[in-house]
Amino acid sequence: MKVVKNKEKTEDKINELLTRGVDKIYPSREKLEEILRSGKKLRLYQGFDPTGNKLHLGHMVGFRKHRQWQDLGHEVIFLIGDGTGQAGDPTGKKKTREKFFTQEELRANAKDYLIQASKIVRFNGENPIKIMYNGDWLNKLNLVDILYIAQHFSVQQLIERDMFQERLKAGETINVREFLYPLLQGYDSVAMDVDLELGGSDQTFNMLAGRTLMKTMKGKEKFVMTTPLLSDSKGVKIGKSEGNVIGLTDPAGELFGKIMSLGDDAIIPMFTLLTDVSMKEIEKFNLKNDAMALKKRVASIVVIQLHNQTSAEQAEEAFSNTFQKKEIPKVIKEIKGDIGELLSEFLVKNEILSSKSEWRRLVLGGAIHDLSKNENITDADFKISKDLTLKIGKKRFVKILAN
RNA sequence: GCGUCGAUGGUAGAGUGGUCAAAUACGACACGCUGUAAACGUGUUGCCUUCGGGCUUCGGGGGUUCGAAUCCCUCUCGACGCACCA
Repeated sequence: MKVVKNKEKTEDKINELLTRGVDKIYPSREKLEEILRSGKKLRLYQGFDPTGNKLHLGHMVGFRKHRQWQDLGHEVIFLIGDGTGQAGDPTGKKKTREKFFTQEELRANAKDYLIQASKIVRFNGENPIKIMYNGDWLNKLNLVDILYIAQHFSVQQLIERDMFQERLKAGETINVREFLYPLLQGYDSVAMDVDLELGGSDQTFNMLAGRTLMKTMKGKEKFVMTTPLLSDSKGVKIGKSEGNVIGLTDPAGELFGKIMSLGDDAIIPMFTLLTDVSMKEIEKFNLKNDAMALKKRVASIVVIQLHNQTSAEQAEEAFSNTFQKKEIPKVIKEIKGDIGELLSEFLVKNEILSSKSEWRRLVLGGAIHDLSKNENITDADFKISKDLTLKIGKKRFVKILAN
């Protein structure tokens, strides 16, 4: 994407910016559009609390939105929430957090975040994104400052939040620390004096708190733009904090595979949120007939963005050969093994499997396949006698070189 | 501060002296059917095993007992109630 100078195209871009992959705009889309049409450049930001070290496909939605703003010449701030991270965002948490993060942990994670984000947004070159840390101002607030911020909110306002209501009903705790979170996030807007805040729709409440503060403390109208959350029918699969997260740093092949294994209902959202394919074209998609092809296409586009054209092609080819044509993948991890060694021990030792129990389970379930002989290994005491190519489950392959 | 209750496997959540490696659900893994989709069906889901069994787990530490996830003491953490309105 390049900054388009042509006026008409800019108009389209503005339209796209305001509609595509946008959940809601507060106070209204019209107001924001009016300002953008006037040619005014805005200062905006999105915050990320570095409470894990892996960014996933869901974050990519926000990053792409950043990129759009960036390309239109606006000032974009990538805010690392090393201050808010200490409070613990209660968003989506049915229970109070057990663990709160320290400044050190947060700073360390933040480093990884930036590396990962740089795959999508520009931190260098033309109109680069600025990086800021909210710990820089939040940690300096003194009691009076905090009281002053708090004065602009009522308990009723804060407690109205759905998730707090749910917790109240369920008799779950609401930690005051979490309760204050929206205020801190809200103060970020004031500290940076932004015109707009960008974030996932789950962040609406927190972002609106910033709107309130901005109005009272600066007399300024802050816009809020929310992006939809990416998910498939199982809901949280894509952004899940544990398990099969689709990480932005996943290797091309893995990334491709993980996207392919998502539900069909994620295809259109992925095209909308993660690609530049025009909305007109997306509307014409025939999900029923082309689900497979479309999913491959979107997987490929995503891999190109996070890696490159070549690895995307390789990933797709490998996928198609391995899983559709059932061929043995060209590139298999090769490990040397001793003749006479128990295969179970060998696999555990090389961390292909986590325990011998797992091995026994897999053998029993018929999941260990000897590709050289094209038959399952059913003997748990199988010993290595010669070179061996194994398929474990659906996706794990190992080649053992006996010597 | 006082009082009451609670802390169980990846998660939720049973269990309240032996029949508990711990119900059930979800998740995960595997197999079948498929499009590495969904739905559905089946199996597995602490570790080791000569497949007899053994070993380590129920917040930490200590104790009672032939025997503890279960009882007692203590520590840590948490929830709730009371303490204000006289």
